[in-house]
Amino acid sequence: MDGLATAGFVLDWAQTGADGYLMGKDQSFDAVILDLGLPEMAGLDVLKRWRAEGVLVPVLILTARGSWSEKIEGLNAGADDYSTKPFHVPEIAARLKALIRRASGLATSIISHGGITLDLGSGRVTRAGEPVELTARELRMLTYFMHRIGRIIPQAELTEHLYALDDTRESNTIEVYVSRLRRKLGARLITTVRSLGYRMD
Amino acid sequence: MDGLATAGFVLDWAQTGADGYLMGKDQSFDAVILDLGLPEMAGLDVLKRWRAEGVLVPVLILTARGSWSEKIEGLNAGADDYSTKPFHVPEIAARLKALIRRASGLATSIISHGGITLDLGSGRVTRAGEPVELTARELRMLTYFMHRIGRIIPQAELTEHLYALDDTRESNTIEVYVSRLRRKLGARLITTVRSLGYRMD
DNA sequence: GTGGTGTTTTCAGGTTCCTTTCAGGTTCGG
DNA sequence: CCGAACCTGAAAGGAACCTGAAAACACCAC
Repeated sequence: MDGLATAGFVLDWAQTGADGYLMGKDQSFDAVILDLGLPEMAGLDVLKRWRAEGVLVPVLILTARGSWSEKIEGLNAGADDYSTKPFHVPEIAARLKALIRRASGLATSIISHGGITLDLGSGRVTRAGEPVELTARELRMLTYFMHRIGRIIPQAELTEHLYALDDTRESNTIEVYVSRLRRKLGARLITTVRSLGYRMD
Repeated sequence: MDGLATAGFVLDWAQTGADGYLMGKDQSFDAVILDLGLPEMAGLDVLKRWRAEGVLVPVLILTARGSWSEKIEGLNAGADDYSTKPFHVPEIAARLKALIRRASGLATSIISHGGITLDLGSGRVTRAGEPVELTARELRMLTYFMHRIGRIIPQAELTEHLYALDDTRESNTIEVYVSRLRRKLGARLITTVRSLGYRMD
């Protein structure tokens, strides 16, 4: 899967069906790769529950080679695409790209937390219902935080995500942008964990 | 292919790429199955020309088994899905169903938004009831925007869809056309989201 | 071909506003 | 109470964007 990261995707990974179900339900991803045959809860059940609850995220399922019935059942359960194992990373990347592009017109992915809502598709942010203007970088940082609520995020990690990797930046840009987000979205949004990083909750 | 008719689909069939191209361009289908390796005009060229002209019909391509690069090229050219030959009819039917379901909601022949109406069939555009003359390229761009109201559209995406893919254009044509649309249709129609793209709302 | 018409692309100058840096202040842990 | 870590306002510099005008191109009628 490292290949996908190389292709510019940012990944989160759930090890069990139950975890995955909750992640997909609570957070907003651009797309989901669903491995049928997960422990604890069958992949298809995860998918069906999402669809029943109105979770519209594009789903690509991975199946064993040649199991037609599984694929068909998956597509009928609301999957948008599939690929067979063993898989071919560039192919998956291309299909994800197509899925995301096709979906972003229909399914507006909205993350909401603590009075802040973030609509990735339109790039709009509101605080307590009021629209807030953010620049591209601010938006990117906020998105990163919103995807990792409650986690401590080291400055280095933010730097890596906001700038090209290995850009060992001797500056305080991160601090500046945290400051901007606080001013625009409320001082209590982001907590400083001194010498470890920041946390949003 | 009889199996598809049995499954409730209504079919039209073009024998050559040139025929297929014209059919897809002039008529409105729910979906297209595109066999790569057609005579007269390569299937991928058909697809690219459609996409360059703003034809948004969902396309499923058929490729020979195992030709990864062909599939990937197809998906990047704007295909929505693929299947390998020899194909399995119930699978194709299921995937077509999924494609059509996903695409529907886009498929009206007149789009109207914010005082602008666009008749896809005739290519006529009005602003506040008054007809507006648009050139071919302006129309393509407007169509693309109208299909994606409220979404941020990166410049790169516009370039890809207004020109055949892989045409890495080092110019400001997109900016110029955005400017023209604004002059003809109102400056507030398209919002610039600096360093992310444009948005119509 | 030739000329005429309209469209597309390029170019250059101007404008906007985002990013980064810097400097001085504040907070916190030890 | 000292130093490191962090905060934040202001300002320079630059990237991204806009737009008018002209050149290049395509198309059509003759």
